[in-house]
Amino acid sequence: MENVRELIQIMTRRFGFLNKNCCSAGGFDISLIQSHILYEIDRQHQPSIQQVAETLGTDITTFSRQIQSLIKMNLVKKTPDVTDRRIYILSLTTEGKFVAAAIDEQMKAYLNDIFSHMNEVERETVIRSIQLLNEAMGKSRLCCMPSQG
Amino acid sequence: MENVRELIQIMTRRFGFLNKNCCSAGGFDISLIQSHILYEIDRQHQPSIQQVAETLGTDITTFSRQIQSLIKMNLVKKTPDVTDRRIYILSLTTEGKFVAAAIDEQMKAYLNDIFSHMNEVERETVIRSIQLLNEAMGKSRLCCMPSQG
DNA sequence: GAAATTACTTGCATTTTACAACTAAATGAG
DNA sequence: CTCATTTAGTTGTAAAATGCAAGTAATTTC
Repeated sequence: MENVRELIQIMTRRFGFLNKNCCSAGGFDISLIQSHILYEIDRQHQPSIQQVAETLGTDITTFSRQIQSLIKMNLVKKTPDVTDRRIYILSLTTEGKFVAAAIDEQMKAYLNDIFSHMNEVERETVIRSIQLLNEAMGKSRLCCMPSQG
Repeated sequence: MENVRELIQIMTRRFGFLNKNCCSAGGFDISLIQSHILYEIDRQHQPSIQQVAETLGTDITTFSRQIQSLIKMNLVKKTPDVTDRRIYILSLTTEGKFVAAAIDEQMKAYLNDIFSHMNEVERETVIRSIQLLNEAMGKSRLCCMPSQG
């Protein structure tokens, strides 16, 4: 419990590098933030602009412009919500799905490579531990939320 | 092994938020990157500008300017190396040490809060797992290095 | 049906970023 | 020794990212 911060700092930094490397996957030149946006649009069910911005902890005005450039790149689509016309539903275009899939594949290859340096028991322990950590962070009132906790 | 990417994505994002919240600690208005720089200068033994830049995966020209602003804020000191006068050794000023300590305290409080939602066995398992993960990432040739792998 | 709220967009002005080109010091080859 | 090369670090842009303030338009509330 002494050097936990150091362990976590190093781990998150390395995963950061991992994400960074992934981004030019699929022949597209995608920034780190853009890959996160594609990932979240894909993961969430028909999210609004607001929802994704909050998930990523990005200021809504910044995020609005980020979406604009992804639309220009023809990776993301904005559809007005039927029941509330203030809201825009985000989705991936065919091209966007392709890029997201390419990044996902690349990430999975990296993760497989990392986990190949462990035995089966370790692997399961590590994955279970990450789940535990996520649950614990979810329970914490002090931290781990976008902007203040 | 199915949703590992998702687990890790969520975990790192949350730790990202955690770091972000920490930064205004000590009455100073410190950016996320600046707090990482302070942390690394503190952790490494008399690092050069080059060394810290590489650790953080930041372009050297960008990093040079980041150091300049930290020096202006009187948090960091630049000392010419005695044996090689091209090199500048970085260190924290008294104020810088104070800020770094304040952030560290805050981070530890957050981490304690997170781990308070686990029992002793889980806690040890999780910490051991992060160590395993770090070792595995260190061994991987494919990923987790600054700029390309 | 007017006031307040919500979702999103634009206008700046600031900050961040990185490539190219620079200085200065150290190393290395002949 | 000396001239070419490499290394550490700094600027000059110029482009991109950021966020506050202020705006529009749709919805909710009272």
